[in-house]
Amino acid sequence: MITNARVLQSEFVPNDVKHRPAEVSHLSDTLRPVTNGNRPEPSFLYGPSGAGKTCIARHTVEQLRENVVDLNTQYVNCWEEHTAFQTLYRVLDAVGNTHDIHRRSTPTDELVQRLREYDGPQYIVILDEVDQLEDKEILYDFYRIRNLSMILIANREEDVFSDFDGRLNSRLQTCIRIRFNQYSLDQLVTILEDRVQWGLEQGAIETQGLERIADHAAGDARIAIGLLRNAARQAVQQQTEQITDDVIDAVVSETKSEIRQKTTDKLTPHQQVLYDLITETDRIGAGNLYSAYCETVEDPKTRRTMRNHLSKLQQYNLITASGNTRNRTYSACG
DNA sequence: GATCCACAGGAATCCTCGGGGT
DNA sequence: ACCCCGAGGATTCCTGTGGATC
Repeated sequence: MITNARVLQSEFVPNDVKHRPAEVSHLSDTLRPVTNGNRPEPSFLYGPSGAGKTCIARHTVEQLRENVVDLNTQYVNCWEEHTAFQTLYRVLDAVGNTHDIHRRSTPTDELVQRLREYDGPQYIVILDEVDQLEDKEILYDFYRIRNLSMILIANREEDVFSDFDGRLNSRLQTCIRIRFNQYSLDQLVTILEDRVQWGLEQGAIETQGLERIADHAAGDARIAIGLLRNAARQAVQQQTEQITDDVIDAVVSETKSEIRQKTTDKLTPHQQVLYDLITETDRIGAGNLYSAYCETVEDPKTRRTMRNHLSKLQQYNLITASGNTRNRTYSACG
């Protein structure tokens, strides 16, 4: 049934991207100056999750690498590397300048300094989930590095640009903004068809089955591909040679919670507890939440810290807050 | 309308961790 | 073995806000 499991991962970047032609050409036009050794303007890709931002960015950069002899590139997920130090380290790492940098004893300023001394070929850095970057000032530092250009990726425009100060804003205001909309049902089916062709035996699933998957995914390619993968696995287990509607329906809730799990895994234990408490109730105020939290955990942090955690959870789109001051309540998203 | 209360979130400060230098 | 340093998390302190109460 499964002939190539790798292409059933949503992180897999295909050589050939049939969907999103407008976005691809907009981005590659923007990056074109590197082919002449010049520095492109920074670009900013935004839109809902599973809309292909990361995939298109990586794909486009990969295409460039094949055509440009001298080009450095790096991909950084700012959720995983959310401090200025970690992000800088990654960026320096790709140009091989980190051998004597130590996590605790090298000041961040020195990393910036070292990056300023960069004198190599054009360098494209993809900063994914850039809204999760704690210290956005560092984008200003990146902007001033010779031969370094950035591709920024985030869900919402305002998450990135609202907390810039004027200086940073005026610099990055000019960046090329490319909006990604949710995939339509037909586009999702096209994406899935490719994956089926590359990764499954012929006839493993009908077009009608792909439409059913696309329907469950509601425009999110990550969910769609996850569904296809889990359905194929399930079919293998059941030793059937076709992915039926029943198989698809059976893996829907499992797949969706699997994807949600991936985000909650990145939370600290205390954030996890707060998130669980909020999901257990449909809405809860700050006072009740804090006392419930104190009962659950043996070494509770202060109220202030809880508020920091709560705003983090909001940034991650796991919870929403409604109402002001005394009447504010928190509830889980989705 | 004045006052109180519960809360949000900014800023300064404290605490802890882990590696380097001596 | 000891101290020192910087980062990042947590805490303390604070101001601002808006509904509740008298």
